[in-house]
Amino acid sequence: MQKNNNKNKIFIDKLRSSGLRPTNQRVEISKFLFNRKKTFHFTVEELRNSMNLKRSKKISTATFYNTVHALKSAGYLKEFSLENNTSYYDTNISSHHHFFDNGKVIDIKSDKITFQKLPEAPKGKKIKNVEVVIRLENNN
Amino acid sequence: MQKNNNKNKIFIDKLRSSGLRPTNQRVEISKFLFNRKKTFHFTVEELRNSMNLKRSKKISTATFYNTVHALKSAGYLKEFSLENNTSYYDTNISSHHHFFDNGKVIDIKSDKITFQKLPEAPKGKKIKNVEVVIRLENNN
DNA sequence: AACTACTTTATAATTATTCTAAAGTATGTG
DNA sequence: CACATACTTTAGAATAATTATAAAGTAGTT
Ligand SMILES: [Mn+2]
Ligand SMILES: [Mn+2]
Ligand SMILES: [Zn+2]
Ligand SMILES: [Zn+2]
Repeated sequence: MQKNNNKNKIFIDKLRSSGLRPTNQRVEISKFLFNRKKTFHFTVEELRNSMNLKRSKKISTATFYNTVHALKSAGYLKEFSLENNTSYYDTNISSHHHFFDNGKVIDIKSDKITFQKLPEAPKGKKIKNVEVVIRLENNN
Repeated sequence: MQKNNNKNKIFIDKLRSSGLRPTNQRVEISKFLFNRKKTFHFTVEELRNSMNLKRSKKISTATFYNTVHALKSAGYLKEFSLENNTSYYDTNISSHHHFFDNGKVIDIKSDKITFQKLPEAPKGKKIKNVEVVIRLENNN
């Protein structure tokens, strides 16, 4: 694969540091995920459908799952849950909060929420992180 | 079903007010869910396995799903999500928060967490509820 | 160019959940 | 109580998200 040059360097680097060889398929997935200004919240099936829609030669389901899992293990994606039974992934890996608005997910920067009172961790345990979900509904 | 008497009245009432006839199966599920002092967090499959384990005549999978869904619609159960792709249900229907400790779920009473700062809802929207998850890990 | 370990893919398997339609039962009415 | 009827239960099929398998292909190295 001597086709991917400097233009794709940062996507290739993400893959390499996730322990993945930068194959064509992986570079395209990495670009699709990370080559954007705003946070991307997605399921693997959504990712697969939207990428494969435009492609003549489809990338296989297993490759999508494998790549997303590897990027998550390497810390380039975070996993979270909505109410349905599907895993969601988040390209914003910083600690932050969310609005949930009828299936739509919107980031809330960490410093937009602060606590007056928080419980202590049970004995033998400590707090790993605190995540807030603010569920929205329409006015009126 | 003239076998279920006064002793089961409150479980039968929960079913009746959920629009469900108090059949044997439903009364037993209702008792199993609500006849306890502490909050119960469960998946439908866990519920089915633990109830059917002790029974010679098993209750069908569809009945577990139907009954849990009806109790949820009637407001006697709340649904929530963990990181795996399964729906969890909570017998604590009040607004409250959770510790997540390696798959174990522990209630946090609403008044144990208060906010200093919270973002406003986007325009046209209002806040339906705010739920906090505190993820735990072992000390050290 | 050849070697080898890693990767992709089609396909099968698994898990949680929902659907279907036939057989069974709760409840109101006579 | 006897019946009718609508509601329920159930086994089994269907669906959706995900994971496993193993054969064919490719990247990185020498
Ligand atoms: Mn999963
Ligand atoms: Mn599912
Ligand atoms: Zn996010
Ligand atoms: Zn709870």
